[in-house]
Amino acid sequence: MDRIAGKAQTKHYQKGEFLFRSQEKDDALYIVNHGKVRIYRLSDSGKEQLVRILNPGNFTREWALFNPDVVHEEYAEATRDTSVCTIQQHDVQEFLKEYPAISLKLLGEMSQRLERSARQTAQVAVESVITRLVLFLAENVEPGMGNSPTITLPMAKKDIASYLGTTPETISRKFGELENEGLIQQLSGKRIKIQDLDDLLLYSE
Amino acid sequence: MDRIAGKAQTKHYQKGEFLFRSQEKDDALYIVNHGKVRIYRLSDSGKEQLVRILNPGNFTREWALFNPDVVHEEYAEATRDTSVCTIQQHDVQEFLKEYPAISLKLLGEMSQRLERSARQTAQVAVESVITRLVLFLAENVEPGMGNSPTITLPMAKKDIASYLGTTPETISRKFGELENEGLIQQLSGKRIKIQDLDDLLLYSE
DNA sequence: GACTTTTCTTGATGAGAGTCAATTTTTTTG
DNA sequence: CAAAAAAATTGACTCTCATCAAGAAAAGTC
Repeated sequence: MDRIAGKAQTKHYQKGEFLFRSQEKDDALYIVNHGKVRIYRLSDSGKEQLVRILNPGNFTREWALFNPDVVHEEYAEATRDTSVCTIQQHDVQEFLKEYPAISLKLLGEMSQRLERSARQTAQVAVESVITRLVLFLAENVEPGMGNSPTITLPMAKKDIASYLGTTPETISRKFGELENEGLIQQLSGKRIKIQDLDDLLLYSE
Repeated sequence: MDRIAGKAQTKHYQKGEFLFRSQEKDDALYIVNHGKVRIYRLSDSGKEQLVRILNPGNFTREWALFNPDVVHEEYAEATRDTSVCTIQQHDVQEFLKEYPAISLKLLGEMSQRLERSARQTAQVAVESVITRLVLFLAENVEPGMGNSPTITLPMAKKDIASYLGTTPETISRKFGELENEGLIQQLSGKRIKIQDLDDLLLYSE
């Protein structure tokens, strides 16, 4: 750990700054220390799709580690003041060779991410927006909260829209629809009360 | 290699048989020897989304290696007579610990897959069907074939539809549209002639 | 080669969701 | 706390694409 820390470099970003942009070649691994980072992609037509949100402890750019020469199409933007550690590709490789256990951990993390990503693709591809939204809400219920939990949205609604592959207007309408149906209540400040989780999950026309 | 082969077990499947289905718990890694396997997911509403197609040399179920207790939601169906090697989770772990280089290879492969999957999600989320189809065709051009290549579709059109998150009817129409625009020609037996790759890529309204 | 089965195509119709525009509400900032 | 900026909501309209149905073509089988 100490040795890794020795190679790591800490960087700070203010809200709105980019850790990196598509095209930029830079083969370091980024690990978030404090703050919050949005990872998104831009389509040809300029629309963005949120890939994920990095919280403290999360990392990204593992792609750069193993395929350093291919340019990568993601943008990483700090959504508040953020500090990250970066470790150069070369150094990471060294550590992985030296401590194989790290590779196993990393493989586990990556296989989880792959699973999530595949599920996300399948949902966007075949489910309606209301279904995706319901599933999104259900995923964000902290386990063990009973059947009528209150959750806090992990991101702004416009980001939920982007994550789910739709628009803020549509998300707004779908939240309204769920509320009209008596399935949820929108409390103040990103808090949502779910009346009955089972009912909610059943509501997918 | 010999030692790995010693632990591996070969299985044969006929066309239409399943290597595994969602829910089934079985923590082996599958490597395709001969044949072709469709990996897909099923939505609640019963629609399927093609995740990928396995050709000889490809593997799947790496998820099972690192998260053996979580059930996985994919179906794997042999689309022709197929033989695969399976290696038990436990054995793979052993090899990885013993030969760290394998982990690095595996990480490289997984990071590529993750990249593809993220791109796939972004496309399905924000691009129109015609754009997705164009990108799909462009991806299937073998490199170094000039600007007016002929390609062979790697799967049936209905599978392309499923892969791109749309329906066979729509795919059929979009192929028709591209042909009317003079951008491609549909030859017999899954062969497509692209008139001008650059023009094709520009055609995304 | 004839028959069966699957895949592909084409048409008509409708619904879900995107777009544009105007307000309102919430959050941020000095 | 007031002003500014960003996010969320609502309405009207449009359009892409899914659905259902039916027939044509291609692939697989005996």
